[in-house]
Amino acid sequence: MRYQPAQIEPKWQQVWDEQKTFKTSTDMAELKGKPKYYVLDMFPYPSGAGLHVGHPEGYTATDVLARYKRMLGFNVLHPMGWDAFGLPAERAAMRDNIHPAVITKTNVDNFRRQIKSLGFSYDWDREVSTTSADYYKWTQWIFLKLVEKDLAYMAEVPVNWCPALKTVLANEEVKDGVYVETGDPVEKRVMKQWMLKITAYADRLLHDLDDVDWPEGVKEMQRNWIGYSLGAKIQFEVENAQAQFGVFTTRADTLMGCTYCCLAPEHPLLKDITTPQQREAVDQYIQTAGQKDALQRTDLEKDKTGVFTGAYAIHPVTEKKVPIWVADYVLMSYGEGAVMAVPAHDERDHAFALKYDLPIVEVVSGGEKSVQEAAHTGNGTLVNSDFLNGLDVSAAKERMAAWLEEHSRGEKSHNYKLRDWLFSRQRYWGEPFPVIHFDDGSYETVPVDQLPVELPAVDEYKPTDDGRPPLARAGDEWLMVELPDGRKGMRETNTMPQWAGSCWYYLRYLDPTNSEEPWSKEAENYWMPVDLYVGGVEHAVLHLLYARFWHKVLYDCQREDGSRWVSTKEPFQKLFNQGMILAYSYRDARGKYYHPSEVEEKDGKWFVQASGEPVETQIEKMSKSRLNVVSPDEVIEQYGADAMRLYELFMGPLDQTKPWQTSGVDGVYRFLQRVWRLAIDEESGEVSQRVTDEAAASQADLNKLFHKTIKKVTVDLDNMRFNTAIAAMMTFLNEASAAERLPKPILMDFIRLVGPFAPHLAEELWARLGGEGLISLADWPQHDEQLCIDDTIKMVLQVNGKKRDEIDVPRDMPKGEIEQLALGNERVLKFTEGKEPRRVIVVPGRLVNVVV
RNA sequence: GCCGAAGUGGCGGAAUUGGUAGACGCGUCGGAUUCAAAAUCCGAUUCUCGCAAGAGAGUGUGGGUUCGAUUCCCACCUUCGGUACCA
Repeated sequence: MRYQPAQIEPKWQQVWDEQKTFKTSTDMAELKGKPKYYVLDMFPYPSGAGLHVGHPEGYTATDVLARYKRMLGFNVLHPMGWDAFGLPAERAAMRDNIHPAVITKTNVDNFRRQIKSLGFSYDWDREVSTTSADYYKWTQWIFLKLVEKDLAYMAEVPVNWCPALKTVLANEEVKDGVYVETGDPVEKRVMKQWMLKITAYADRLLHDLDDVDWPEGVKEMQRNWIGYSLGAKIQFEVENAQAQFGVFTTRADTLMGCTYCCLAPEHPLLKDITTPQQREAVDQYIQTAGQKDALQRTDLEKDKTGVFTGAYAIHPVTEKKVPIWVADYVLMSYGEGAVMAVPAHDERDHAFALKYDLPIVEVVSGGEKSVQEAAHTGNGTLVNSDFLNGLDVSAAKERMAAWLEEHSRGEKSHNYKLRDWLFSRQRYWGEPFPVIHFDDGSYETVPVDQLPVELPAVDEYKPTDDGRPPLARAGDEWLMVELPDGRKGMRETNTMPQWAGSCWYYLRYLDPTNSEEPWSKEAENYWMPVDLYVGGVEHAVLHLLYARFWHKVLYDCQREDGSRWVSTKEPFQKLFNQGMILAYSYRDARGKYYHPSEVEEKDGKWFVQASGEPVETQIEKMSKSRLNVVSPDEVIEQYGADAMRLYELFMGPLDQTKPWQTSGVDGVYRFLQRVWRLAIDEESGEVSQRVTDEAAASQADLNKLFHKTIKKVTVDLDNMRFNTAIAAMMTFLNEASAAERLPKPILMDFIRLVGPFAPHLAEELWARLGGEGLISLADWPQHDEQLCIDDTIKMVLQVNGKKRDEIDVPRDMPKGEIEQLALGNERVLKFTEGKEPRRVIVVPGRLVNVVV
């Protein structure tokens, strides 16, 4: 009987399902006493397209680790769920007028089927979906906590409005003036929206990054996004007016070089200080600047514009007049919305000064060019600066800050780039806000005991004709609320962004069916933090920053008994980003793509089979339009789930971007077949003749190699080096299948090593060989260190750093003897040509280098 | 521009407290088995020169440190990701 994954895989999946093999106990008493391991995948958005082979890469890695840790005796928490609110389902709903819940259910069912077909050891009893009312009840509950702590507020704010989607977007969702997901342009609008005060946590979000084991790049991205900078806030008086404004600067040392000031177009002071002569020009400038969308502002980056307000500021030190301009290179959203311009030492101010012929005064010497030509932003010695002259930049910063504080004209200060999180969306398929609005503009939150506020039925899923969000289509029965005290209000018609549900799902997995509270204290205490979190790097800022923020808020919130809602400062102790999986695509000269099955290779070049036309091949992101998407379904059909799992990990290091090559699956498939044949006689279907009942030690060489293999696989798994772990098992298999006799104990332990990687095959062989119980619940083999040490070592002999020979020497041979052996070596003598060695270097266990 | 990651055979990739470059796999070539094929098994496979033994070159480029560099240092090139008037 041959290796037939199509038969054994569904069989074992059914066994695991029926026996609930991977169910994690909910009994705290039972859990205690064993160490825990919480290994989490970023849960997917269940799209209509189903999985492609990129999805299971991370899932396979976490599954191998979950199975490995279980075999090592850990209580393992390994759940899966659905981030199921969101745009694609809503769009489909709009188009076909089907409830998005119906579309979502179909997609989730398909995703679950695909994920299950890979034999992952999830505890399906803990499956959650952000769209179920049982779940979003608690999302709303957390929102109430945010309101309670004054971290959620409504404000008239300039928002990113996306006309194509008819909704607002968060800063994090917009790049270069377009929505990052769809590329639709975004424009500025002022709207009254819910905001979350993430800026109140900027400091902790920044500093606690030091305590987590995350890729340095991701930490850096978050640091950059939070954007801390240290500097000073300086007050400027306006001449002939009872007005003043502050500026933030990181270069207080250059204050004496300030030759003008600039306010952002949105700065409130403009209407008070602009002189009548300049009024018209300024008003017009403000209006034009307001109309520019983000894209235009980006495009016009280089070309700075501005208008003189006619007003002058009094320089806080020299008390000389400096003109006040308005310019849209100054952002209202950062710092004070105003800058002191020092053209000699700031590139932007320099460009602006050149354009409008404003004076440029050098105050830091040491630039390569004259400051009239280019700004000198580097270090140097202060000049033209009164009491700062002669100091270097950092000393001058200190001195100036001290002077400003003494004279009450400024103080040390810091700023964050991070802005509050815009939390409203004008969509249907999201969590409703538990909020009731009244005619007078006030609002109240819905009491906890009335949660969840469920999504109402609506006739259509698009905005109303007068531009209100889809929830405004719900009837008065849902919209209008009468409170016990007789007041009448109207429900909020915005919904929360998709990020809301994913901000805390890792906590719901701990206790997914709890109807009294979002999670129990005991479960949280036992399982948190997440020990390993695996997902794509695309969430480096958005999801991971938002989730950390909510987690910290929950850390600050108390239960009735005074304990914290979560016990850890950070949710995800270790983060790992799997690399993207790319695929080959084939395109002709006209740019038309061809499916891999339509092309053929000849002498390293590719041609369309039908026409013989040449095509270019390139490695690109998988996408429908490039016809290069590989579905796990087709791979499993052809090779089985075990081969699919193995190839996902054998391709290369998990964190690396790498191309999918279906031909590469052949290699791992052959490996699995050979493992099968190692144990099973294909003719009879019985256990192979060569498998003997003798002790492992009776085949000494093979046993030694096997113990080295155990060690290698174990160390590699601990370091998430799956590809080299698989290579080590292949190496062992090559030796084992060449051996005439294979002691059964070795074979049984080898199958345990294979288990986490190819669990179906391993269960089947384990059962056929008479293993006890399921291999999924068996112990991990231990290596014997003694057997991993060789008695003789291969030593390389070099002459002048070049390898000339290698010899076998006993492991404990003294250095001197090795040296003698090397110097007497025939090949060494040939290359030393009779010359006296100048130096001989002996590296024990490695090599001897003879220098002449 | 700034920040981060990475450049190794025909291909995916191994090897880093500085010590045999190319593990393992794909592909290719040769052989066995077969009436034939598939499958399977065995062998070869960095490049150049050579019948061979062997020699030389070689980890993006150019320098440097060292007995010895894929690994450390300096400069540069390329690719990918992030970010972009943040004062």
